[in-house]
Amino acid sequence: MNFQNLSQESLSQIAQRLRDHGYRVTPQRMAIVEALFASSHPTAEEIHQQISRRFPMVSLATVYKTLRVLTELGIARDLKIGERNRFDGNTDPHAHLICIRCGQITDFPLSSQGVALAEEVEPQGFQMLWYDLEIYGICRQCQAKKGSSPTL
Amino acid sequence: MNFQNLSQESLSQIAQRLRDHGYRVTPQRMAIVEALFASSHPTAEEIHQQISRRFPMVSLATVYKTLRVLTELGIARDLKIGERNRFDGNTDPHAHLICIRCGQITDFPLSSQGVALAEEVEPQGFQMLWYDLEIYGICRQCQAKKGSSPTL
DNA sequence: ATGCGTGCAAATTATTTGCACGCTT
DNA sequence: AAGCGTGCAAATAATTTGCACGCAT
Repeated sequence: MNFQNLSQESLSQIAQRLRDHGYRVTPQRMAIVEALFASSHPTAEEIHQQISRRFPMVSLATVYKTLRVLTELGIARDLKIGERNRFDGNTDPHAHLICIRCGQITDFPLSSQGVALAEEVEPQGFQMLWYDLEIYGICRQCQAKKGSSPTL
Repeated sequence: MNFQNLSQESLSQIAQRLRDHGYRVTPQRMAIVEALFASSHPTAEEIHQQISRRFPMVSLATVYKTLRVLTELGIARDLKIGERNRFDGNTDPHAHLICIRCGQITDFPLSSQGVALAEEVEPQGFQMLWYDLEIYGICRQCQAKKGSSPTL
């Protein structure tokens, strides 16, 4: 939805964030950051393929290593959807609408509910830090089509 | 919380459910079902170990195959928490409180919110079928201890 | 100049699958 | 009797790791 929002500005902010934490800013890393924001919830493999066009030398291992760094810094989130891990450049609190027919994953904003959740869980003595909400179902497009079969 | 609730009755109900769907009821399968309900969100490996005491011959492959059958029949749910898959015998709508210090996973009931979620998502044209809600944070016990380090 | 980040290939690990035999139906 | 379910071992696949060299600092 808002992947194009990643301006030159935020790219350099991320570069600065890497430097601030003692990480070096390399062309590979920035290419991976760009690819992360350029597609919706990509797998490591998908990021690798997308980068390969312009940077054919980048290895899949580097993609994995960089995604781990980005996740540690809170720039990316690590999602467990379907069989393979996916990565999310959107760190605002939100849910994922996952279509079990076509596999499409859509962000769905949820800021106020996040507060509500924290309040409900507090009485248990549990201190909420973050949450993952995956909503499985059938998207509008797939409801229209008739004879499609599940992919997830 | 409510693992002991699994009475002889519900075990035979599950056996019947297997038969009704054309699956055979074998000692291995029932041992796996019992193990699933006897522990909280076990991995396939954990189920296998627990069973091995009484049924040393049961293989890990059989555990995986059976868990797949149970999941298909809606008797178990397949959770993606941490690095390995876990299985949940509680199919009522609920969230998981996951402590990032000690790794403990606790069920948290959420029936009314489930309806609320479905209603919020409908306007998008999305038909919700089910959801997974994982709440990460620090449990009461770990808040008390001071110098513990994250495991997740 | 220093040493972190990279590519490569090998290692690790969870899960799946093929096959022949025995047990549930 | 028929064929599904099982154990075993091999196959698959995602992710991680070790190592030597070059590049960002």
